[in-house]
Amino acid sequence: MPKVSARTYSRYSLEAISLLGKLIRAARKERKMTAQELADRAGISRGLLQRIEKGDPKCELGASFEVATIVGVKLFDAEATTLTRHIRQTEDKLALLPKSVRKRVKVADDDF
Amino acid sequence: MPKVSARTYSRYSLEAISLLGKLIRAARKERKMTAQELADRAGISRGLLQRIEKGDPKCELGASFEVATIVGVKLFDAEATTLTRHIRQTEDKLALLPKSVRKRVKVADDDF
DNA sequence: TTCTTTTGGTCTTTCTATAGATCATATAGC
DNA sequence: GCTATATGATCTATAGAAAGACCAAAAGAA
Repeated sequence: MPKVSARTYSRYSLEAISLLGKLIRAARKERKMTAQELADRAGISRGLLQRIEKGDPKCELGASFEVATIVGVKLFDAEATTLTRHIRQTEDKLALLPKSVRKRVKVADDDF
Repeated sequence: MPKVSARTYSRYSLEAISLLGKLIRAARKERKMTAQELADRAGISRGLLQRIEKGDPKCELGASFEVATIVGVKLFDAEATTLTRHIRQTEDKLALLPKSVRKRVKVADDDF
């Protein structure tokens, strides 16, 4: 028997993935690239590109982002420089947060 | 012999993925959630969450986005409503583009 | 119209990401 | 300090993603 894994996704996630796919498809056509061309440049199969453009959640994160990058779809609406700076800021922020999260705090005002 | 598959990723893609992971981690700690809690809520294993936060490109797109959504990391810096509207706009744009891209255009000013 | 090519499916095989368990270390709270 | 737990890491089995070939239909160009 196959097993009933079935992973679920929130509406927001699915829409974000769908949007990413549509943006990629639109960008690809604006640049007059065929699906095969884009797939080749990204180092993936045409079939996978189809799934990415269709908004299939079960794709490699790396493959999707790579394709997006090639056709110029900006993730986080950020340029490369902005991205690097953003990473720094997040790292600084992370350094200030506790290394591990403790839940067993008897506490008074945490979770009521 | 193992085969040399080795998929490659651009610097920008890897940084975007890395940033996504760091944002998730920061958001998770700000909300005082343990890795196990977040993994459970997302319906994934703790190990996968670790890879997502670490910025591993070989993760499911859906899993990453789902986790991001749960901790409140906005994809495309967009709210749900904005996202839906954005999808509409992209669909309209797509409708105007040719259904298939033709490369064999003898042409004069296309690719000089 | 006809011809060519892109695209959307399907199917099979190969490969790998994931779940789940385990263990060691680090860390927060006491 | 000590204790409990969160985290990081590794390993195995397996469900499933990806490649690649194939075919049929659609769409653009002549």
